[in-house]
Amino acid sequence: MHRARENCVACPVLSQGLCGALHDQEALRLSSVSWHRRFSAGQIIHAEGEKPSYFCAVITGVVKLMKSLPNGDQQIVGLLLPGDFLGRPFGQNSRSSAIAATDVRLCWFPRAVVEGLASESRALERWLFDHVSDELEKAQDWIVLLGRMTAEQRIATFILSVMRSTHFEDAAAPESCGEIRIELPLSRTEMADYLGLTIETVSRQIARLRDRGVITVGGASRAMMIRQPEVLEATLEAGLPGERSKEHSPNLTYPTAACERRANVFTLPRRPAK
Amino acid sequence: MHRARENCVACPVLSQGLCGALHDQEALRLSSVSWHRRFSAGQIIHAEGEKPSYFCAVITGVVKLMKSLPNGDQQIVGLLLPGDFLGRPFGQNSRSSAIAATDVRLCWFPRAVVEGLASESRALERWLFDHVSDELEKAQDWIVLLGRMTAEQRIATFILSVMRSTHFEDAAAPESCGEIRIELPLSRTEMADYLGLTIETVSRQIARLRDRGVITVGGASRAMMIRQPEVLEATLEAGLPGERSKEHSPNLTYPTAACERRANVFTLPRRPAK
DNA sequence: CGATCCATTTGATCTAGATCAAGGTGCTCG
DNA sequence: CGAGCACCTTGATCTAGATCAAATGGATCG
Repeated sequence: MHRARENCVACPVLSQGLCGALHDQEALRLSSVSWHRRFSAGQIIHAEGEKPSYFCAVITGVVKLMKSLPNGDQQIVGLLLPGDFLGRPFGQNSRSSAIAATDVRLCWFPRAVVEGLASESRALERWLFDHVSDELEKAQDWIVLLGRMTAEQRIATFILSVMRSTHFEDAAAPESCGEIRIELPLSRTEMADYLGLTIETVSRQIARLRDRGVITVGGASRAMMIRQPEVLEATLEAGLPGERSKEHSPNLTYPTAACERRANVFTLPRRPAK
Repeated sequence: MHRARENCVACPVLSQGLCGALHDQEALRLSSVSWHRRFSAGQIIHAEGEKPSYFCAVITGVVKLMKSLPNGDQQIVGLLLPGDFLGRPFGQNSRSSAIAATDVRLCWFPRAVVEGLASESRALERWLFDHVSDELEKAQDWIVLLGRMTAEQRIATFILSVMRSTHFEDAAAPESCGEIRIELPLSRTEMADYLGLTIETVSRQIARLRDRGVITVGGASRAMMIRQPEVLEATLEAGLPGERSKEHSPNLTYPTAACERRANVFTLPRRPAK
């Protein structure tokens, strides 16, 4: 654990995000009170129901936000990637716990300083607002996934999201690139908790994709080669080769969601708040 | 359709919410450019993919936000109640369509004015931030519902939410009040689209509650008497009388979500932003 | 190198909820 | 007041995914 100041210069993540929204002097003020902390996979960053006295931003790794039910089931309600922000400014107790999904480096800020800065800096407040709005849209996409998608589509969505978040240059021209190697940031259990499935179903769906030659699973079960991303895409449209695709309800016509296909969990690095 | 100004004095909803966050002169400025509009149930307020040139606040009635999938399925990703705000300030095209679920009265503001005011008024920006943060938390609660709850629990959650939103004074002392009459704001089809179920399952679960004497369904199928709210509560814990309730995973102990039980869709009228 | 401890895979079976298919019920309108 | 219609209920059946129960494979460790 050490002062962040000297790291800030070399921190490409936050200059694009939170810190990029600040004027130089504000950024300096923030960096002078921030720390870097590491958590290893599985460690609890903070628990449900507590009001944290700090905020933090993810520098590397993935943090999962989860909620537990009375019966012991768990549901991951969000993933935080580098550049994302953890904690609700001006909020009360946190309604979910934050746990390191992989090894994680965080930039740690005292609550009071962030809230203070947010009240002074128009740009920071605006950045926070846009950030929460984005999170809300992602959550709504996830609601669609959980409410209406088959296990196969959920897995395809997840794999595509991971792919896009790590290889977005390739994702732009999906067909051009041959095979794409990805590393899943979640265990099978965590994928199940995220996708609203059981671990067995997750495993079987992945096996099915493997058997069809859509992906290759490396020895380490979290590594994966994507051989036919277009098949994954197609799954989202229809549910795999030769499926019914009912006529849209005729009475109400909305511009159909082409946007549904966009990456919705893992997003590209945030642009500076301009 | 008429100027809102003269209505503002008598508008209890917004003085608690959006408008309550403004100074008198700001509120005046906003009211001078706002209009009231009515939509009847089923009307499209705005469509997916469009960038609306206005924002609006719900005065009476319920608005549903929905997304359509390529196969024609639909999912309601949020409900807006009186006091809630529709539209994403500073955002791009809307990712979901907004449709009147019941007859609705809205207070309509030009986009530019709200964004302008938000950039000037600390309090308004803060109100908007808190509002989105609340929406995000509700969306996360919904993710848990869709990812991990049985049909029975989803229905119970929904009924309880409606009950709490309309009879929150009773909800405080749940046992004291005998029967509570509620009117569901959604049709069976809409409930299905909201709860991630089919219309038949919704109907059957309601029938089951009726047969058990937990509720009474009035002639108009949207009216309902709640006779044993505590049974609905119990359903959320365990899934009805004498059920397994697995031991929590022993290695990690989080403060278990007592908060899960709180109303999460329909919330109490928002307090003024202080 | 074998024993232990995981996470993952695979197999066999069960079931909640979807799907398919009729009926009701209440409303509007000619 | 009866036909048409939109919405809801009920019944019969089917199936995706859950549940239960073993393997299998990889790492770590003495």
